[in-house]
Amino acid sequence: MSRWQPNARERLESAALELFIEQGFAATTVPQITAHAGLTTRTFFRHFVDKREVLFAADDEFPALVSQIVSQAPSSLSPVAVFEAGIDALAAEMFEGRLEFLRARHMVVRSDEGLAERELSKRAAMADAITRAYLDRGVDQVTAALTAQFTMAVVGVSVGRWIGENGATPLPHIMRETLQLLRAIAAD
Amino acid sequence: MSRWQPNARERLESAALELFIEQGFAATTVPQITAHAGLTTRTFFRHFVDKREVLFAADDEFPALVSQIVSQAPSSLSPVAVFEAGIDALAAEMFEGRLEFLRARHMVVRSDEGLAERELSKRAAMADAITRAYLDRGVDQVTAALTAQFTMAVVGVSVGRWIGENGATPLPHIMRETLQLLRAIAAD
DNA sequence: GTCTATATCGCGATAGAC
DNA sequence: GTCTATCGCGATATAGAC
Repeated sequence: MSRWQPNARERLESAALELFIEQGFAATTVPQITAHAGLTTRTFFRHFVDKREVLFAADDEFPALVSQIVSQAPSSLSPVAVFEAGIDALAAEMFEGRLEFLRARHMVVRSDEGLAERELSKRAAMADAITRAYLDRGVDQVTAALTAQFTMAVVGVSVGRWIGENGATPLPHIMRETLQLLRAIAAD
Repeated sequence: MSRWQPNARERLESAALELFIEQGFAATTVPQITAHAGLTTRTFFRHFVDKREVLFAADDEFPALVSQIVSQAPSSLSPVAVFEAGIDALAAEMFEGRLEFLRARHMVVRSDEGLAERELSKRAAMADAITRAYLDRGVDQVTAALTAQFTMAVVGVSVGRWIGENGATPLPHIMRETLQLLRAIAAD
């Protein structure tokens, strides 16, 4: 028998989400979360930098993932074509199968400014990872940054639509449609 | 003689910036800031929601400003043409004449994750304002959101370049150049 | 794991402007 | 008088130090 229950991190994550939904983010204290998970306050802060982070820790591998998707694309592809080619992988590895969780989290995040900030920060981290991946492909700094912003605009708006319509349309389809729309807007 | 020195808010803002530069953001306490401004801790929090906000309060009118610029454009213009037409006004009203301050703030913001988050949040607020302004023009929700993201990508990258090269090239020129580059990327 | 600093906010009082 | 800006005290939770 081990001294501690396993999956401390996961138990903290789900206890936190439950309490945030029930009571709101601000009204939920870290001691409350740890009590539900049978752990101490100190343990919480060993796993998560701060109270907000418990909602986003699940996405920690994503920057590395997108950067891998970009670097695996044939070097003949233009920057946006790289994104287009990666749409299915992106949707599969980051979003599909997580709709319930993403919906629940989205509701909580919308209710608290601090959480909204943290979500933006996570998106910015993804944009940075994408920028670096394009730099590694030999793309210049400005193009890399713009392509990353362009990509995140399409992804962000698409995922928002996907969650909003509760997964009715396959995410890759929404992404391709959104990409075409943004291309048309840019050309106009 | 009045009981209070005037410009409490401004004094707090400059005291804060000075101390953040000297000692770093995290190492500077609110009581230190208020001591330099001859005020109390409680007064600081009546002017600013939190310690980070003191660096960004100067930008509070910008969302209303961009939304006004968008709504004043001839209704015949396409979404991106609206932005193009507003470039000079945008640069003049939001950035020109503030290079020193923006450089100083940028250095402080880069040194602290929490401040970086807040800056992202301010940009998102501008994107929201732009989105609403396009909705008011009768543009559909998705196009409005995408155009706002597109615009903020151009503005963000442009201002970064402008600050990086210390204002060597006029900001409107950088913005037009960046806009053309993003258009080319989108079309490729 | 314990201890503690400090950010943050609620409340009541006060001083001067209009 | 009423309104607004400020003060001072106190309480709590996050977050970091030891």
